[in-house]
Amino acid sequence: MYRPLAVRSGMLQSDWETIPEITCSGQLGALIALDRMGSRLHFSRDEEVYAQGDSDGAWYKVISGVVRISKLRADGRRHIASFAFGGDAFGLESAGERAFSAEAIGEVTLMRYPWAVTKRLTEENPAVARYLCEMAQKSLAAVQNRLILLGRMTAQERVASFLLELFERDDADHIDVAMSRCDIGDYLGLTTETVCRILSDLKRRGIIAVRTHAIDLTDRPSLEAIGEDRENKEVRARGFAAASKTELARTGTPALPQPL
Amino acid sequence: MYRPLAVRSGMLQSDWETIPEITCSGQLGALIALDRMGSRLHFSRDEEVYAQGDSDGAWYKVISGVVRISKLRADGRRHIASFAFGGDAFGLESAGERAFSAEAIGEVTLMRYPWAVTKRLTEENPAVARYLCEMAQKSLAAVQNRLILLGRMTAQERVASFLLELFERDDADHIDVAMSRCDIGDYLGLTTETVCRILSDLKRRGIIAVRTHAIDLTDRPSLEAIGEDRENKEVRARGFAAASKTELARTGTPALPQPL
DNA sequence: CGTTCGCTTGATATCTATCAAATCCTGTGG
DNA sequence: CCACAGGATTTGATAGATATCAAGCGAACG
Repeated sequence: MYRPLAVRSGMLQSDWETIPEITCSGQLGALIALDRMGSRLHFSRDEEVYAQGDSDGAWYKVISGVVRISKLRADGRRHIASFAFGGDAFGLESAGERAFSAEAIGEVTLMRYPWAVTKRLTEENPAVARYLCEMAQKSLAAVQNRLILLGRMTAQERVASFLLELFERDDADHIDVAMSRCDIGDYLGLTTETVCRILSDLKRRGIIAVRTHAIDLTDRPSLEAIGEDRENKEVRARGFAAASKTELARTGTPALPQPL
Repeated sequence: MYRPLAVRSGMLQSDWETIPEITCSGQLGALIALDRMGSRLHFSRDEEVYAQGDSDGAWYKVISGVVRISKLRADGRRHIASFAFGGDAFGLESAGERAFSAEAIGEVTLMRYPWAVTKRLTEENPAVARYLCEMAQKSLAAVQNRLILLGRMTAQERVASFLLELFERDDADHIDVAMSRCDIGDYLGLTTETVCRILSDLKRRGIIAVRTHAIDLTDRPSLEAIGEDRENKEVRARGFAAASKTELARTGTPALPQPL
C-alpha cells in the first residue's frame, strides 16, 4: 500500500475573464456559459490538482488524461475513491474542505470551474443547475455501484469488473493502463500483490494478454463470466417477491465463486 | 447473508394537488414549494418503498423511521448501500430504472416527490435546484466515505465506525438499533456472525453494553480509538509533501490494528 | 550502463467466512 | 397471562481468501 508522493505544483491558472451577463436558457447555452467561466489547466505525472484539507472553491472536468481521487490516512492506508477519465467531472462533493486529494496520473489537461461563478450561473440559468445536478447524480450512481464491489465481491471479481469497465470505456479489446498496480489495488481494496496474482492468473488462463501498461482482451465471455455480476446479475426483486419467505431462507447463502 | 423478504405493499399515495405557479426565490420558499408537491406515505416493517428494476419517477425524504437502500444479486449476495434516517433524502441517484430497492425497517413515514414536478419547480425556482444539488452532493460525500470503510477497514473498525455514527446521530450514549445484525452485516460488508462476534468482544471489553435492539456506550474513548480513523485521522497531504519520496517509501505499510 | 522503482512470484500468517449448533427473543395463539 | 414456535442472535470449530513478509526480475530513466 505504499504510494509515490504527489508533487505539489504551482497551478498555472489563467485569470478569469470578466463574467458576461448570460441568460440563454438552453442546455447547450448552459455548457457554453460554463466553459466561459472555466480555466484550462495542465498537470504532469503525480502533480496535485488539490490536496485533502485544501479549500479551493472549484470543481473540475477532465479534458484528457486520468486523475486519481484519493484519500490518505494517518496509518498510511490509502484509498482511491475514483479515477476520473476524459469527460468526467470531479471535486463535486466538496462543500468546504477537500476530503480527498486529486492527482494527475501521467499528463492531464482539465477545466477548472470556481463554485462562486458556477453558483451565480446556476441562479441565472436553470439549465446549468440541472446539468450540475445530473453530474452529481451520475457520480452518486457510480460510487454506489462501487460499494457492492468493495463490500461483496472477491478479489477476482473486482479485478475482472475493473478491466471490463476499462474495456467498455474505450469500446475496444485493448486498453492502456495508465495507473500503477498499486493504484489499482488501492482502488479495488486489494494489495498490489493480489492484483498482480489475479492478472497473472487471468493471463495463464488465456483470458487477457498482459504487458505492464497495456492489456488486451482475448476472451471476453470468460472475463464477463467472472466480473459481470457487477451490473447485470441483479435480481428482479419483483421476481423474488413471489417466493415464500421460508423458501428463500432455506436456500441460505450460496457458495462463493472459485478461488484464485 | 440471508435476509427476510420485503413485502410489496400497495402504496397509499394521496393524489397530487394541482400544481400552483410558484416563483418565490428564497430557500425557504423552495422547501415550501417542494413540500406542496410531495405526498406523505406510511410503510410498515419490511414493506418496499420501491424495488430494484422499478421506474417510479420520484425521490423521497424520511420523516421518521429508517429505510434500507439495498441491492440483491442473482447469487443471493445482498448489499445495503445506505440507511436513510429521519431527515435523509434517498432515491436521488436514479435517472431511470431503480438500481436499488428501498424497504422500511420498522414503521416509517416519508415524503415522496415526483421528478416531473420537481424538475418543473427546478426551472421556475433556482433555489430548488440548488437544494437538490446540495442533497446529492451530501449523499455523494457520505457514500465516498463508506468506500474507505469497505475497502480498507478491518471488521472491528467497521463496526466501531458504524456505532459511532449512530451515537453521533442521536448525540447520545444510547441508541436503538432498528436494523437486524444481518442488515448491519450487509451494510458493512461482513457476515452476521462476524458482527455478533465483534459486538460481543466490545461488550466483553466493557466498551459497550449490548441488548438485542439497543446499545449503550460506556467507554467512548476506546470506541473512538478503534473506529475514529473513519474521519479524523486523515493525513494532511501538505504536511507529508515535505517528506522525501524515498523516506516515505521505506516506511512501508504499517501493521494493521489488533485482531478480534 | 547502472540505479531505482515497480512488478512479479513464493511462503506463511491471519482475518473473516463458512458450517454447525445452542440459546434467546418476539410475536402468536390458547 | 402464559406457553409455544420460528426466526434471530450468539458462540464454537474449521476452512479459505487475501494480506503480509521476502526475494528476484524487469523496465524506465538519469
